[in-house]
Amino acid sequence: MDTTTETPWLTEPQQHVWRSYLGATTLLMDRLDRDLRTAHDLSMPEYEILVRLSESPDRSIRMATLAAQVSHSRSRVTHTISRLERKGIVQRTQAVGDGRGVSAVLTDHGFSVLEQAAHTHVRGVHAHLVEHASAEELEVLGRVMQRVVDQLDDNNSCPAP
Amino acid sequence: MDTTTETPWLTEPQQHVWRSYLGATTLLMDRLDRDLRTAHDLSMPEYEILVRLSESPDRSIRMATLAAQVSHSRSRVTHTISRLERKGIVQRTQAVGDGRGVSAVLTDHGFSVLEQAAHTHVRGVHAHLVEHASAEELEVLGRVMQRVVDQLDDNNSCPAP
DNA sequence: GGTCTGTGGTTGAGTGTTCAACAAGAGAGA
DNA sequence: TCTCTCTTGTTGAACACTCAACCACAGACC
Repeated sequence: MDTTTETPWLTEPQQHVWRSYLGATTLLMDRLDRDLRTAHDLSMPEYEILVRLSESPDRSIRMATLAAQVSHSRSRVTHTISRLERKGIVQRTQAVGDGRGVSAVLTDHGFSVLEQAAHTHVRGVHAHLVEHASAEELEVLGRVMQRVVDQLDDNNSCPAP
Repeated sequence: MDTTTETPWLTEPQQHVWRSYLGATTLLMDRLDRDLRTAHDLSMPEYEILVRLSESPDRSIRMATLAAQVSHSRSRVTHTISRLERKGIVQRTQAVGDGRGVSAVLTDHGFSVLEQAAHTHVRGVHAHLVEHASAEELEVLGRVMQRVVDQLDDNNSCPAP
């Protein structure tokens, strides 16, 4: 990181925004995770993976693609999928046309677990976030967050020379 | 959770907002954490704790208060403070007037570590979030997030009977 | 064909977090 | 004072994540 340029200290209002964001995110993620765990024995990251799988053709995605979609390391996805496989929620299959490739597939049981869990999750998102913002406010939130994603994703795909 | 009422499924735009928020948060936290670690051997949660301590009278806060401020479990704070103590960044002291009480105090060394780390952290927040939102957008973000915090905090302090 | 480099996926050790159980003091009420 | 309950803080085991090392295959180049 460049240490010659001046550090752009946050103004008081900016600081306040940042703290609210941090606090809200901590509480919100913790709450959603806890609800999923107690009701369906599923963590948030696990749930996210199941959603991606369920939306994909054949309910199946290559490991690396899955990792990119949920912004986790390949290693982390390997561990998570192993856990889910032990529970009978996903299965591993050899990917066609690439000897290295492994795909995760959502099982029928996994799909029905997801169907149940979706209720819990969506209710949580609604009650703890959506409920508290107008349509316009949500639109702003989405716009800003999307910019953050874009710029951080680019950053990762184009490392320094 | 009530299973009799209908689940309020998210509209397509709401879903999009939620995914952006989730993705942005994952990438942003990961990035800030990584930068702090590599440059100062400090994690985000550790940094947050140091900030709170530095702002407090005597640079000292009771364990339980600290836990509430950063929305972590008491157990987690115990472990985190133990780690920071081993590095000479904080010290434990007996709280006055309460035999159970323990306070964490920021050492001089800890303060100077924090001073360094603050540059890294604030630059990150600026470059990856603040930079990408107008003043109005930030204001909206702060407002919404504050509502989320308030409602989830209340919830925690008033558990079901 | 043979080598070289990059990608895909896994592994195991080290680290951080959660969870349940616990000890000890505080505070209320008889 | 005695007891009952709540709060405070810690502990250790179980669990999740990170990181670096690794093998196997793909694709390009000769």
